[in-house]
Amino acid sequence: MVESSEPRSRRDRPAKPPLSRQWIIDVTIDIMRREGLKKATMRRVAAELETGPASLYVYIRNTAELHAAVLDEVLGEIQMPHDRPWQEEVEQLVTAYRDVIVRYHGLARSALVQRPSGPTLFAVFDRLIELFIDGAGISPGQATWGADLLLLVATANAAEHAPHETGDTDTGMSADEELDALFAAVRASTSAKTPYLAAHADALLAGAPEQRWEWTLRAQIAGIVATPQPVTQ
Amino acid sequence: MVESSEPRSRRDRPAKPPLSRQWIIDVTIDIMRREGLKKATMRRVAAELETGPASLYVYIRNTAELHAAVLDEVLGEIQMPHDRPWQEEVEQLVTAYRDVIVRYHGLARSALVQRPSGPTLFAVFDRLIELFIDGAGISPGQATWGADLLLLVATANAAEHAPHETGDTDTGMSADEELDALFAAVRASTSAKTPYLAAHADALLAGAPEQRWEWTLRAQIAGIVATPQPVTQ
DNA sequence: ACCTGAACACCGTTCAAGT
DNA sequence: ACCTGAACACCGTTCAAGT
Repeated sequence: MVESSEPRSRRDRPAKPPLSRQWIIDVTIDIMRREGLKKATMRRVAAELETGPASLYVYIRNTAELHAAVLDEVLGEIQMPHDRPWQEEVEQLVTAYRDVIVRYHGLARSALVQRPSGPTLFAVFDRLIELFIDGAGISPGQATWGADLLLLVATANAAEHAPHETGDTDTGMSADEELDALFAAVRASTSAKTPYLAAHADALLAGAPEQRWEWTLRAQIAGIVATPQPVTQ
Repeated sequence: MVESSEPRSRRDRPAKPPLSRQWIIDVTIDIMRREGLKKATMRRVAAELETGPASLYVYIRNTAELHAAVLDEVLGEIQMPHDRPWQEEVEQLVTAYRDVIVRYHGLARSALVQRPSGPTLFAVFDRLIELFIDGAGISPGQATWGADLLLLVATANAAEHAPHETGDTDTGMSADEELDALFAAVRASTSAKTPYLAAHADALLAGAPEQRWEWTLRAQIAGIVATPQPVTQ
């Protein structure tokens, strides 16, 4: 653990920074937190470190690797739950995972493309498998595939809910406005061509986001526990 | 002077192309098919249309909208299954959806960020709701949320399986090589810190991709059917 | 009214050259 | 040996100006 002497104004550092892998990651997270993933570019990070972009390539292979490193670092914020019934622990752990990714807008995109594989992710993964095997009493096959599926769903959900930064700030369309747009599109869809969608648009758009996430999690767990793996030949 | 017969491949169009929204979309799909989503940029599309990039903005608001339009266009390839038991139809439809997105590498990323909402997607959505309500006999709430969840999982799965084009061609790391890397990472993870993962690495990595997808689909359907919605207050 | 050349403000990555 | 200035090859988007 590093003794965190917070640089409170970030300008009170006259000497040039160490320029290590960790320092690069920290600066990247800082930019992301303040201005979004979109601004956390190689060039921007290099500028913040008062050097040229080429220097970063001594420590980081490319942008994808930088984002992956940032993701695992940030996953460290997850609080592991304890002493709860196994279902509750699974739900809390996966929700915590999702929330971290949502918090760092846009990181979800990286997570879906370049699978996170750092130590923190592995710890969460391990705990989920444990809960499934010892708590739910399902087979290692179901438990491991289930844990994987749960993290995939959490990441995808986070990607949907993250504000999409297209321009300097928003798309000019907030997540809420976009929901309204979807609402309108669903309603406008000709009843003749999509009768079920038209008839049940209310049902589709009902419920608070938390209720919906709760249901999603429960459906995942129920499905994972109830579905045996195909027989391998 | 010899009358130079133009190379017939795509140069046999002496008049300038119409330059409509549809034409832009078609050219974009063509580039994507040949060189990947990464190459299907505004500038590149404009160049292919022998005009400046500014001209595209008369018909398309921005890059995100272009990709969304392309996605819905491409979704037209989906074959709707018929006259099968409802579970089978759900599985085939969702698999077809996923396969289309996988086929256009990288499109999955757009799909997760900017929710596809074209007529084709709505048609698939409608059919899924129908199958759930009339086939499975579940509530409209479960049916609509379930259909939404299924498409989310399919999109996320496609995003994972799509080759990530980081450079001109590959990342220098194919999907297979990456799986090997993950395998190695899982194995290398200290048994002391992640004992369950270490003990069940084989189970995690077992099974052919199709078997795994099959299991994922069945787990989704089982969970959706078995999980009632929370009571709305 | 419709279209677009040219400019603005950026990117990632490489490599020859410096210390 | 380690680092980086400068270059290469691109981006998305805007807007004043042309037809």
